[in-house]
Amino acid sequence: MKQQLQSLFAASLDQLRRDGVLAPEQLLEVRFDRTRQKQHGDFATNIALSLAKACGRAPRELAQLIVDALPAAPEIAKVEIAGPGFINVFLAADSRVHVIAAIRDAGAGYGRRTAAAGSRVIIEFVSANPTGPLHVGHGRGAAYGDSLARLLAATGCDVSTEYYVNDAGRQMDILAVSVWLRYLELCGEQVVFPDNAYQGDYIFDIAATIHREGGESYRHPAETVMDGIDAEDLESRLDALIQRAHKLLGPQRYQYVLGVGLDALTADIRGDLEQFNVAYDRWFSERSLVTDHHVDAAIQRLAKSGHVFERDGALWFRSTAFGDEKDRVVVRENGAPTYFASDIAYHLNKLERGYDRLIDVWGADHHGYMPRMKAALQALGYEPDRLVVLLVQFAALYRGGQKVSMSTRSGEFVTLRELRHEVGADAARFFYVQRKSEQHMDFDLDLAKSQSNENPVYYVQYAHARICSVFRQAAEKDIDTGDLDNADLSLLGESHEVEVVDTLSRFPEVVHNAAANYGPHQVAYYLRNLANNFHTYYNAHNFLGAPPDLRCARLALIDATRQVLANGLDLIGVGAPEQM
RNA sequence: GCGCCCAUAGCUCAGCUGGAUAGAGCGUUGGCCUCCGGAGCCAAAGGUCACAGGUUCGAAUCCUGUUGGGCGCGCCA
Repeated sequence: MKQQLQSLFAASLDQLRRDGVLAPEQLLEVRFDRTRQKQHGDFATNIALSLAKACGRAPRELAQLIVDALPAAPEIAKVEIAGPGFINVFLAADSRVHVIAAIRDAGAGYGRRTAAAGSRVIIEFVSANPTGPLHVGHGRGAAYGDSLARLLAATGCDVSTEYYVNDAGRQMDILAVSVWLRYLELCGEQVVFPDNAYQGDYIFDIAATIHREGGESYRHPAETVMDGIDAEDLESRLDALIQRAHKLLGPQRYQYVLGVGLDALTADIRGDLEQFNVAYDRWFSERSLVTDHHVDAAIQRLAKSGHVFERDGALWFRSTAFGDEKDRVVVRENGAPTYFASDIAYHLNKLERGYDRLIDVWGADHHGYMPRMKAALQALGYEPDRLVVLLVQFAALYRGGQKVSMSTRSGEFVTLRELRHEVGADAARFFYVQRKSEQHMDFDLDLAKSQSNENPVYYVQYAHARICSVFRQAAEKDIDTGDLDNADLSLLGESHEVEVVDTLSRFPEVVHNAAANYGPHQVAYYLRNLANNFHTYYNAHNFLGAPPDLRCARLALIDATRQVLANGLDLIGVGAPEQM
């Protein structure tokens, strides 16, 4: 509808240019906004206000000229000039209700666009280290990233989703040592478990798996294991233990212990996310970048760009040349590439796979990392804007009015799984996605639990179930629902009906805006609004009890409403139940 | 110290990239048909959009400064 109005007004402006009212070079696009108030019609444009000065006329006078030059159009009932020079457009009733048929015709496709000229997008999100279960902080990134992927796909992008598995680096060694020490305890050895190793209960489970499957073949006496592990510094002691584990177990057994831990945790995370209605196209291993020499290749390519230098025995990337606040190490003094180096290789890999846009969803605490990543892409000859980093603010967790501090190492955190079991995946996803991502969020667990029945998601789902119920009632009571496809929609003139119809017609714009702003929360708000329109309508009018023609029209309307509720809920990964 | 994010009703948050009288939910108060599901509906009360300037026909929205809060500034990931 907006586009139809735009072309009508463009024609009017063309006419004014021919009449010499407007200068030919003024090619302003006519933008239409939905009005906030009924008396202002359905759409409004400020075109006269923005053009007035340039052509030396009063805004209202110019508005009148534009209106006069407007071609006749059946879909417009009335055009008014208001306020300082707004042009308000009132739609004809017939063109308004037409959307009902369009929705029922398009079905699940309503609101979706197929023609985005094949823009290829890859979205990477969550990517938490596989060193423990996901906690509620990760849940926000999961809900956000997945909804975003659905939204972009709905606007016609060719979207892939990926989880970057950080299965290389020191935290993997800490995991291996943590598992091994717990295993030794199971064997009856008296070892000292360091405070800075992974404390969580899940480490015991993994150790038990190894003990069950491998017996005591990974056992070494506690004295041998702990001998000489007495450094003052906790981190140094942990490093010494890692070295000891390598030495005593040998490369194969060490890799086995590490692998069992990694596999168990990756599987746990994957299953957890699946239950959260989040599925990835690909799980990308960081370690594979090292073993396939992609990291070396990336560093070499970076070196060729002339922005790599040596200092203090390490290899550095001169990221300051691209606006970063300091230069960054890519290969350590000991010859091991840094996390940053493999991340460069990963992003390079994504670009080489042909993606036009790389979207990374990061926790807000990583924002300082963005300049160096963009710098690396720039040094490699890519437009830095092709990387879009979306930051998700922390969800501060409250329990009993007290802020809960969380860390994976200490094992003190509320898991995503616990949250899901408490309030359900649908409620949790809706709760997360309601807030825009860059907004700080207070997640009150007690409130989330106690309000689980008052969660807005049920309000929306209830509207959907209620509509389904109306049709069930019709079938049970053997009421003739007529031919919905040929309903006389012009019978829908009640204010509540107009309200619902208008909201339905807005849906494609909402999807478009939400995708363009990377803001799935806009869909959540829209759904609440649509549900409210429907509940109000439901309370004010009877559907099944109406005369046959009107009944048929009303059923067509609520059927279209049901469709849009389902489409919208799907965009944020929430189910649309037929009964609750 | 430097950098990024944030500040809107008592609480939790929207506000369509600058529009007309700033909106929801929760909470509070008062109502709703023997009828399609009351997980619902209607109404009332509640605001100096943190503060001070600036930009223009017009600012919660853009710019500058101030205050207050969150986060970051490793050869960790």
